[in-house]
Amino acid sequence: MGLTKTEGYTQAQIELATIAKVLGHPARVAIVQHLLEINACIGNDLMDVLPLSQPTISRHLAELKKVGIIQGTIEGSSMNYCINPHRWREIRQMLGGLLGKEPGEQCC
Amino acid sequence: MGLTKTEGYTQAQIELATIAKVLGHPARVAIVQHLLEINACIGNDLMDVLPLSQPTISRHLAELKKVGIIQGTIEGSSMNYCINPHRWREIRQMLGGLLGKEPGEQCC
DNA sequence: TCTAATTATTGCAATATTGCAATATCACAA
DNA sequence: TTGTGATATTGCAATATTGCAATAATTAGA
Repeated sequence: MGLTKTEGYTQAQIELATIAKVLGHPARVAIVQHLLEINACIGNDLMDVLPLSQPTISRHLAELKKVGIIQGTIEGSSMNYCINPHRWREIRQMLGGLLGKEPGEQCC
Repeated sequence: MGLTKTEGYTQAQIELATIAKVLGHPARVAIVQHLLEINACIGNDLMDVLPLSQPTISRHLAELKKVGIIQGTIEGSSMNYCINPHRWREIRQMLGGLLGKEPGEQCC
């Protein structure tokens, strides 16, 4: 049904999956990398960085914003998007908590 | 068109997004956590762990296997799935490389 | 005011994802 | 050989995602 079940999982699992899902598109990975790199950016710069149209970029930005990875403030008639540092560390904790687990020895 | 463009991104960005996407579902997060926890598992155990039917679980396992996170060996008429330790560390490196970047000071 | 620049939203069309029921496969045991 | 248990595959149906063109909304400047 294209609809992900949510009952039967912990809140942490759902949050983790939600974050991972948002990072699950090369355009959004590229946006995050770019923002981390230059540490601030007006949305229009992204037109030169991504192989996508302006509306599509706007959509990806909206999704990153929805989970709090980025935040934007209005700067005249343009936008200033940047990483939300607090949220970013939170996400690092969440994903790091999973990734940090050591798998046992080769078992099969 | 529901189809993600791949030209215009680096191979690393695409790989990173692919991994993140696979982890972008609570069932798959739960499977990975479970496998890391018990360090081996026959697929049928998952019926008790996940709120999903057997065919659906099988599909999620196939997706985890496709990107190499898990591997399975045949054990009689059942399967032994476990984390691929080498691949897991590789993934930790990839995602860690992104997550580890420090965002600058609050800028907007 | 009129226009240009910038970003967001809407409206499609195409493809992908998720889920279950039904069925197929395969190994093992009786 | 027949049946049982375990897993995979197929075949839907419903929803989600991705992308662009067109358009709206907003601000700044002439």
